[in-house]
Amino acid sequence: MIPVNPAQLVQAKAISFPFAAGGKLANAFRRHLPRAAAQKFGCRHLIWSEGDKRDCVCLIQSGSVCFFRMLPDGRRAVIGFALPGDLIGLGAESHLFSAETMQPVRLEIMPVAILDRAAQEDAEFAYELREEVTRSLMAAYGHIASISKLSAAERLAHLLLELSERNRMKGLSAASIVLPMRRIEIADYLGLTIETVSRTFSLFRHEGLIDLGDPAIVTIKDIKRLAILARGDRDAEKGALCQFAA
Amino acid sequence: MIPVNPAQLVQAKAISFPFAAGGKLANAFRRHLPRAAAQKFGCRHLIWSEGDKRDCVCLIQSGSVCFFRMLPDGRRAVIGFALPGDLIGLGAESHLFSAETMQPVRLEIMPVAILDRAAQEDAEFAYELREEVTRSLMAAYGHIASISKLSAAERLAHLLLELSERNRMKGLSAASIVLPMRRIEIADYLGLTIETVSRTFSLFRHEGLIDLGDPAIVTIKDIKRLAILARGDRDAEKGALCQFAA
DNA sequence: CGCTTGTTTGATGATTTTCAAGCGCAGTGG
DNA sequence: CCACTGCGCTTGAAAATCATCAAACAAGCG
Repeated sequence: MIPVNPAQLVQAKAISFPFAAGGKLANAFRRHLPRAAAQKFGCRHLIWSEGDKRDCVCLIQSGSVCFFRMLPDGRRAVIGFALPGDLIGLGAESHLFSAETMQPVRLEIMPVAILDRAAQEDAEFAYELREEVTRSLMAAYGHIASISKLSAAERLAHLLLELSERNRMKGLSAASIVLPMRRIEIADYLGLTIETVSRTFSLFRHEGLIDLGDPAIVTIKDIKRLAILARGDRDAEKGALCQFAA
Repeated sequence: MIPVNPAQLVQAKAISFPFAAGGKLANAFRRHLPRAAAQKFGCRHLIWSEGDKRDCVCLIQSGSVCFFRMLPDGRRAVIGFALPGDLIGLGAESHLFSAETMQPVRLEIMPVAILDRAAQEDAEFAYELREEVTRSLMAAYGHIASISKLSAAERLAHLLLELSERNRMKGLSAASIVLPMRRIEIADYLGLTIETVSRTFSLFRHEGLIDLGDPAIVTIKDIKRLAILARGDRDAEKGALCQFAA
């Protein structure tokens, strides 16, 4: 068993969650793995399944990944997404969810053991990992809060702003979002159906909150009202959407 | 060991006790803290708030605790519960959610630093901690899967079975459950309203799934049909509730 | 082209929320 | 002792939201 100190205790449980692992961690990752093994996967390829032994950690170079669990009758709950720059595969001894590519994906792969050793030797790296866990957990609990209490419009606004914020952190345009996922993944992530997701996109468009040329390309036009929705602040929402005012 | 086969993982949608650990860990806790500082809180007392610095870990001796986050307009998302025997306060540098007592509570308190040192010195203890965090994460993901995809009846059935299972693990009656939380906490946990929760309890009673004398005391009468509901298996549910059959 | 896949839109229906009222119980004070 | 009050729970009726069923559209591809 891997030697454990308290700091690592938390790290070792890091979980790859959506919108996690920004630049700094990826940089630290690269420091420790100058020549990482690379691997490519096609679109809609199952990288690992729920319950599989977790043996490597991957940095996404390009493409994006969807995490999910299945319900007995075939329904699916999407737990999160990982985009380029994200480190995935942190977590428990075995994977707690399945991971599937949403596009062709290029990964850099590092065995778990090497990562653990790196964390032991490099305090800063260890700290980044630790911070990452916190962020992931916040995301998880935020997600619970979100889907349990927000309306369809609020949930979608929430997601769009998350993606926008992510773009901003990476130095990309905060207003123009390329959605790597299909409507079905958004629906399964937000706990809705594809029809409701589609209708809500249309509503946002008609209300002037977003532009939507290609279904996968969203341009945010009124981030303020979107933010009011995403906050789940019903009081402030009164005037934000005509649908609600009328 | 962590349950690792996919079937188990789906069913291990344990109640979301954010970093609230059960028996073995509690025992290890006691090993390292023979004379713990004790503290009492009244009912509906805020033990800590989201964002507070996390400086101690607590073992619940009696009473129970509710974890939650607030939305801007006052709505609340309950993330989980902790019952007697649970260890609470593990996690990140600062608390990711608030904790409030649901009854008068007696706690044993240990500073985080001591716990960290204990984990360093005692590999088994460290392992228990690790396993526990994994369990919490599984629970969180299960909870996400649950509230995003299940109906009101399915969610409530799920919760009742979790509580029943918890009773069983502690050697108590699996059929008779004393609910430590009010309807409002159940509602905020399941992402429903108190009225819907109440109606669903009544439905279960009329269907003969449970008995309900005192609103806080549930007697499970037909665990099979309850389990079918909790699984979220719409195919198998067809005959399980008259409401659905009619 | 014809096929498949993904998205959008419409009509309808089911579930859940909202608003409203009533019940039971415990605590309080006349 | 008994109204009175507050709180939590239940129930009902109406309204809103979302899901389901169904059809049409657009894009990509053999």
